[in-house]
Amino acid sequence: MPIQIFNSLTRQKEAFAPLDPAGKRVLFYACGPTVYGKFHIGNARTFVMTDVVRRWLVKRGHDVQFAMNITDVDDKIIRKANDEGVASEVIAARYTDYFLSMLERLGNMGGVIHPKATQHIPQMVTMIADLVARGHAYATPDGSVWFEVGSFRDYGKLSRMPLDEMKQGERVDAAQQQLKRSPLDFALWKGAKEGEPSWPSPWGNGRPGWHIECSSMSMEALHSQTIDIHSGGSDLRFPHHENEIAQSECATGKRFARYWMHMGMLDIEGMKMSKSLGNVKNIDEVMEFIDPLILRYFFMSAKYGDKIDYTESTIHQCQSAMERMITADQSARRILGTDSPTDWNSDEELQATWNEFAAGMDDDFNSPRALAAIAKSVTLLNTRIANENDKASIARATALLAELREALGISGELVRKNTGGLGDEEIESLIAQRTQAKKDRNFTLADQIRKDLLGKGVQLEDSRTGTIWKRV
RNA sequence: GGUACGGUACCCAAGUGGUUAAGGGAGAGGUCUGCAAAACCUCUAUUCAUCGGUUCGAAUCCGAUCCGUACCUCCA
Repeated sequence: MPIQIFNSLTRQKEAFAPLDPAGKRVLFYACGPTVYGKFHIGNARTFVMTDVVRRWLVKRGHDVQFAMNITDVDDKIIRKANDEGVASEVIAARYTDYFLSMLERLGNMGGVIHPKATQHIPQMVTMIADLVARGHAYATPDGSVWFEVGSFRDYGKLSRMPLDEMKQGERVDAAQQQLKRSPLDFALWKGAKEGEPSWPSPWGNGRPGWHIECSSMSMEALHSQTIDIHSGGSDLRFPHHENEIAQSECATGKRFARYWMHMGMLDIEGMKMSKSLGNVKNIDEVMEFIDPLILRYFFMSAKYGDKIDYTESTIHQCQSAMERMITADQSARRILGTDSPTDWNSDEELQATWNEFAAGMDDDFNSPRALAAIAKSVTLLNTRIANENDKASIARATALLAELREALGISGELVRKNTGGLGDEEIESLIAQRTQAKKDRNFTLADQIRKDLLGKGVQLEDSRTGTIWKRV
């Protein structure tokens, strides 16, 4: 049973079959950020869910060529640079670094091809020239080049916007509108203005429009005029992706992307995130007090295409679920000691859980179903710990849980801040005192030590194999 | 106005024509424990916004109504 993908272009689930005749290699392009400022939790959701998709394709044996562009020339970057009185490259470089470190903290896989717009200007110019030559684009006296939407019969096939209706909502920019043949036409090349970065072109100095870079760089980075999967936030469906399709398919005469995937938006406490509401949450501020693992769990708790609501209550729920998962793993590993988790394939109960997980992920990357399967594997593991003395059985269940978590990128432990200034040795020493007190049946002292430690953020648990502790 | 999407238990959330409507969180009871914690077991939707219709059979399909949301303009 192949992976099913909900294709935004056809609005239905389709069996995924890559272009590669061998069915192995997958060309995957995701729209990346414009690097002009910090990123918010909604951005993070899109990038994490994209990583979840990529991980599963890899897990299913595909050789995934994954590219995510970085838009490093743009109006917003220029404005920010002017505000700070620095070159726009300074701004772009700063937030590119910031972006890459954010992805790492969020637990995304590395090995991403990150093409930058400023490093692909010649390729874009070539594509624009092709479009002009083919009669799909025209230059205007200001040195700009526009894509003529009316020249592409299929325009609107992705967003399904009837062209007549769209003209009414078009933003009015008097100077630009006068130059264009139709209000819908969009910029491929923007004639240079004073104080802006620019590059030479057959139409004079200027810089690329926003959409052209994705068309050009996806083909360049993935070495193909047709790519398998193209993803991005659902707000990019129109006009960005619609325009990408138009210019790409007109330039090459070939189908641009075969499967379109769109990530749903994130609300805050039921409200759309917006500057005017003042509820934009920067991802680094959020990660100050919410562990990235919990965030990933939260993002995956709804299907990638659906809207998700960030609320304190939901985050707490995700934290509890994540802690249960981690506690089970820790308990198991204490019992196993130096023994390693082992292959679980021969274990029917575990095999069935894996099958549920895989069935969920194969079904359009249904992460909530996958998380349900993980919860099942946690219960199985805990049950074996509680009722069995069979290390081999526990080792197999531990291995499965680890594999499932890795498949979603939620391995590892929660990062705890050090509290109360207590070092590990100090804590261990107090625990030893308490253990002795318990032997002496001095429960008053034992309970006092436990209470003191809890006050300093260290929680004790007496397990079968001794007292364990964790920072809370 | 146009184009879409959604309304499933206290909360989050699967399920989209057919055995008892996944799973998590929270809550209740029980087991274990010196006590806690953790863990395990049991329980918590005769019902899927409302009203009609199609069907042997619908949360799932069709129609209407109510509510909520997004996109149409930079946006993950």
